[in-house]
Amino acid sequence: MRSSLSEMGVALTRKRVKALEALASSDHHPSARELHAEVRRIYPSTSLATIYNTIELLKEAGQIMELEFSGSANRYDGRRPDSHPHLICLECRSVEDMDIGGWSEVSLNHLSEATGYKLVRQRADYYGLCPACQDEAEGERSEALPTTQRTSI
Amino acid sequence: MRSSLSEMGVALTRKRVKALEALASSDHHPSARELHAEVRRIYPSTSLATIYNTIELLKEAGQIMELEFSGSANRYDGRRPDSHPHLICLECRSVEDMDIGGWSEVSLNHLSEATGYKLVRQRADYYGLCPACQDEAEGERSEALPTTQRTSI
DNA sequence: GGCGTAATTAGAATCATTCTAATTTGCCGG
DNA sequence: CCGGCAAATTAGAATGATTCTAATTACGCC
Repeated sequence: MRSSLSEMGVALTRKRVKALEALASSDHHPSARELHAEVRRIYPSTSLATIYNTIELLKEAGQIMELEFSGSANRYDGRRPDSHPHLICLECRSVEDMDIGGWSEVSLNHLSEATGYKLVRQRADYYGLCPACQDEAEGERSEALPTTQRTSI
Repeated sequence: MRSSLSEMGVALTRKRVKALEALASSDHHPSARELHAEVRRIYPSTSLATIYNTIELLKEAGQIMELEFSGSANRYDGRRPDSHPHLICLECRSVEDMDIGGWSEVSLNHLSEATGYKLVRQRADYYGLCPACQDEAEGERSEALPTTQRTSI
């Protein structure tokens, strides 16, 4: 990440470096707000705008993958910037990498030919309940039968 | 769509019906704002809240697919509520269905087993330039060599 | 024809993200 | 060291989609 930012001619300031570290060290797919909180622990004067600015630079450099959500904050994957599928829990909003073969660039090239689009990125997400939230739902059900459906997001 | 809303016990008011028609008749994956404009052509007093309300009901009924975007409005597919991949142009924001085999429920079930999640929905999107926007880029390039990169969204 | 519930409305509230204009920082040549 | 310049950063305002709220309206049923 650092080298690609350097190559773009942007300065590697302390706050930016800290943001990169936060991105690279989390397997949790943090949001901008979470990154902000993390950087603030060391540099309390950091503004959210700096976080978004850094994210923007990293996106341009192709160093992070942005997972867009309309109802909640976007999440960022700084460990594997390539297109790969994610598991998203509808209950607790956790985001996990899904490791599975065959998600290669081959299909992008193949599909570009087949569709006439010049494809550059793909997104594949699977939505459901993570194991922990399934357990919780189980527990609740035996405690007291709920009469209303839980709203899904 | 109508029958599933009826079965939910909600009234099929004229405005709702018009919204359903707009959804079902467009292959363009309209946004809430576009649906609003469409319904307003017939019932000018319609409020945006009614559109969102109808969309919410249809989502609950599993009759439409919502395509979330964080930077711009969500788009809705009322013709094929099942999970299927889309082609999304980064330039003109067009959204097209991609018809390709093998996007069955089989993989959802299979992946549920493999991951421990209880998967209910999948999303697969391919981002790039649609043929029309490629042509435009081509034209611009020959008119005057651009020195700046086009910003991608 | 009147009642009660559901639908609708306009506008306010929310929240993530982007923009703006002003300030600060870091650096480089003198 | 010192100015000066460009880039980085800041706080807060602006934006825009979506959701909420409280009040009004319409509908179906007796």
